[in-house]
Amino acid sequence: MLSFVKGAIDVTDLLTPRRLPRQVRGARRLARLLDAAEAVFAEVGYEAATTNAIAACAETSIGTLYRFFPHKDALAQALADRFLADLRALYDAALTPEADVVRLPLPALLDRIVDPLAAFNVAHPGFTALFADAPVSASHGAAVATLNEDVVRRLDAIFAARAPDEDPTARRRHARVAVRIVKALLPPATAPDADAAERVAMLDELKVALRAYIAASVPDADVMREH
Amino acid sequence: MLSFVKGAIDVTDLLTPRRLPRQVRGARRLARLLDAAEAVFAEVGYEAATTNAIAACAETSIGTLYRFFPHKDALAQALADRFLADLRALYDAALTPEADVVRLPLPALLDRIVDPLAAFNVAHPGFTALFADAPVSASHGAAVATLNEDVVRRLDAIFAARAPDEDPTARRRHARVAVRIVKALLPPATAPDADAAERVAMLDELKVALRAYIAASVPDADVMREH
Amino acid sequence: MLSFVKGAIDVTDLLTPRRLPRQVRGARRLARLLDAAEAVFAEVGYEAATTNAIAACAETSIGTLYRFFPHKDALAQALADRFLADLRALYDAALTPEADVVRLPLPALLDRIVDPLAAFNVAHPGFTALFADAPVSASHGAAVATLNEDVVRRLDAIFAARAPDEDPTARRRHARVAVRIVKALLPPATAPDADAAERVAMLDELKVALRAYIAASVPDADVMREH
Amino acid sequence: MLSFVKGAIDVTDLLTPRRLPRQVRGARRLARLLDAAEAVFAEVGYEAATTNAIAACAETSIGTLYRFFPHKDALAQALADRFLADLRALYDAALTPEADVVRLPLPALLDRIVDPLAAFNVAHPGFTALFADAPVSASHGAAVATLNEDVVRRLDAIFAARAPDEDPTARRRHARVAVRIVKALLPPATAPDADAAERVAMLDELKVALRAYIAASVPDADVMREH
DNA sequence: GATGAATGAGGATTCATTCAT
DNA sequence: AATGAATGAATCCTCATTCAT
Repeated sequence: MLSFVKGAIDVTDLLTPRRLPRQVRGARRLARLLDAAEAVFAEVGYEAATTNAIAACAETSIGTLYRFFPHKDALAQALADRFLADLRALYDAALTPEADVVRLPLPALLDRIVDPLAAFNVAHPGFTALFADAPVSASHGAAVATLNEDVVRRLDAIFAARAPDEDPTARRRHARVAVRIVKALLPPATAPDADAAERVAMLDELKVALRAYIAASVPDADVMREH
Repeated sequence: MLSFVKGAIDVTDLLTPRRLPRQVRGARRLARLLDAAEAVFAEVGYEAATTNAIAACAETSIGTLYRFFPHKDALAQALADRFLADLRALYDAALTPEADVVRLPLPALLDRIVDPLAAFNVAHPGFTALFADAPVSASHGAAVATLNEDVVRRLDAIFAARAPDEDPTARRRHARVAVRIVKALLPPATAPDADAAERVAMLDELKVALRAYIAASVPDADVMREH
Repeated sequence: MLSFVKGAIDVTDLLTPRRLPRQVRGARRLARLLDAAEAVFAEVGYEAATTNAIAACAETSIGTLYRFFPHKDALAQALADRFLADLRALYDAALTPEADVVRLPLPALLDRIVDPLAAFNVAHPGFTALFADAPVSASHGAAVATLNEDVVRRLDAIFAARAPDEDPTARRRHARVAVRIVKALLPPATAPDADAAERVAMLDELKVALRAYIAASVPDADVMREH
Repeated sequence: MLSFVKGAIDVTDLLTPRRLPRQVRGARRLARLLDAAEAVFAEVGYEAATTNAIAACAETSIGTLYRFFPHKDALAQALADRFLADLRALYDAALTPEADVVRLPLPALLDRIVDPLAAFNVAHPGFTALFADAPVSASHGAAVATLNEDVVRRLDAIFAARAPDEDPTARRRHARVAVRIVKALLPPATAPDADAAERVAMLDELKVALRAYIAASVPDADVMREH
């Protein structure tokens, strides 16, 4: 990027060749395909999305799509995996040890959980198709199930930290229910076609509902306390 | 079926005339088709259900199916309408004036709302496909939307009766959120393949979540009071 | 069906309705599809034959093809079955009890076996694709294997009748080898694009080879005798 | 491979220079590709073999494959040519002038013809795909035809030597028929998945059939005599 | 020369819908 | 009015072949 000598050969020319190295190009294509899948899933949902449409959206050929993914489900799976990784990174940043998930007042905790998720969903409208709208018994269920399970597990872990005496079965159920509530209320709180005010209001409702449910279902009021 | 006297008139002939009047026969067929659609939707979901499968399940021809419904979506619509009517009847019985929806303690009110719905869903597993699992942006969205809107409207009316001073917009939103929570938690509370204990537990969670949300979101604590 | 009064409706109108009854029409279509498959297989072989080409050749839609056959292999299977049935009928006529398969001189017996087969293959050029040219390990192997096995079984039975003392394993092998020889030499003896003289000559060679092999391999010269 | 003295020049470096001369490397690649084609054809047959699979099996790129062969058929052609050359060498060894093809008793002659072929086929399972199993009307027919024709020509020459008075047309036909018989019976006599005893038995049947046919078809009993 | 990513025509199969009977 | 055979557009996916690097 820098050339110290006037008239010298541009170093960047050497460092970033005209054509990106293969691996990079491959990764780009893969990313473009996933982006395209995201976009098409967001627009028409998983079932109605066609591999040809996704390839076209990625400005590639179906042949290329099928070099990266053996079939449509694998594409959903890969996308779900990417979502998962992105979310993980997001939460690793939001729920740092310093944030002290255990002692954080519940509203603050929920802000830290819900806000990144909502922001993510706004940035990735296709997330809804694989997370919130996904029929449980779909053919691409595996991809979806994994995504769902991971989110449940995370929440379960937080619950466990805050209310260590709760029965694990019940706690797991509470986590599942909480995630279902999130899944149910996230779409209207992030819908690309809704107006901003409504989205904000719905996000608030989501938090209210979540907080109310958690406060009501987890008996250990002290640990799950408001503050 | 039996005739004791030679040459006697077949009694069944009188009871079940060979040819039902047209309208009745038509209604029967229609009901059978809707039943079939229900069964098939329950088994594989709306998208994967084929009109041929539905016709076969109804022991009719696709031709007949298409005489009653111009296309698949119309079938979903009609089924949704039937669900709606059935639910209306159910709630007309559960929420009688005597029951006094306005003054009933919230938990009792929710029992009266949720229990019939859960029972209905257990009796009609296909209900889930059109109510809870229905992707918003599906091609049959109209059918689903209507069903959804009606349920929201009903709940909104109840809210209005109990908290007449609330802002209508907010109230409407609360109703929508409440319905979303129900949709999210009804499937696990009524899943045909889950064991009974889990279903009971989930139904309880549904009520807890709903009660908690309503209590938290509707400010007028006196009207939305517990008892 | 009959009208006893002059000037009555044309009887043939009643007997051969403008539109054939459904079953007949269905059978026709099926036959047309099989004919088409035969023609296309004859032209390009099983692998290269496309279901669309077959449907087009049958002057139907692929949809119709797939109503009759769940997949391409099933089409081959059905065609093989038809070949088998036709051959059976042919041989039931050629190898009557009066013909006395057991005591017939070998050349005469082979005439009775080979000639109908050759005539059949000339009439059905597609037969070659499923019988003689069929790779053993093909996906449609089942269809082919059945056809092949049946022919082997038949020949084995004849051998058994003529040489009852021969070791069954060896006899079976002889039958298999004989069938392989037939399969190898039938195509040039029936090739639609060869001239008649050459075909006659090849048919003769087929018989010579077959007779020579049988005479040489089956030890019981008296039973497998020339005359 | 071994260097006895520390710091000594690696001898292998001298024997197998880092970079083989171009031609040699090219020949290696070509041979590897043909080997791969052989292996893949043997496993799945010509039609089902994919060029990518062959390239992968050869541990090269398809690009390289297509540098050597303009299309799949050319690969088959080249492989057939190599088979031909190998067979030629084999027969040049088996049918030396000293062996006196003309005066050799027929059984011995056939041993000299069939045994090398069978051994070759055992060593090269892919040979079957291009020789015996090859449908006549395949797209790669040219390759196959050549291979076939050459074998016929050879046999024809032997026949000509032994029965010089026979009509050339008839003789040629006899050679063709004999080759067809071999093609028909070679696979079961060399099948990699059959047990050894059965293979031996089938090889014997092949010889029996061949001897019987030749003895029966060639009139000049004296020259085509058994011994 | 070698590589392998990219291409896209083409093939098997499904299913909503029509329409002759 | 009922039937169900027929239709064919649309879908997923494969694989021979090309070409930029």
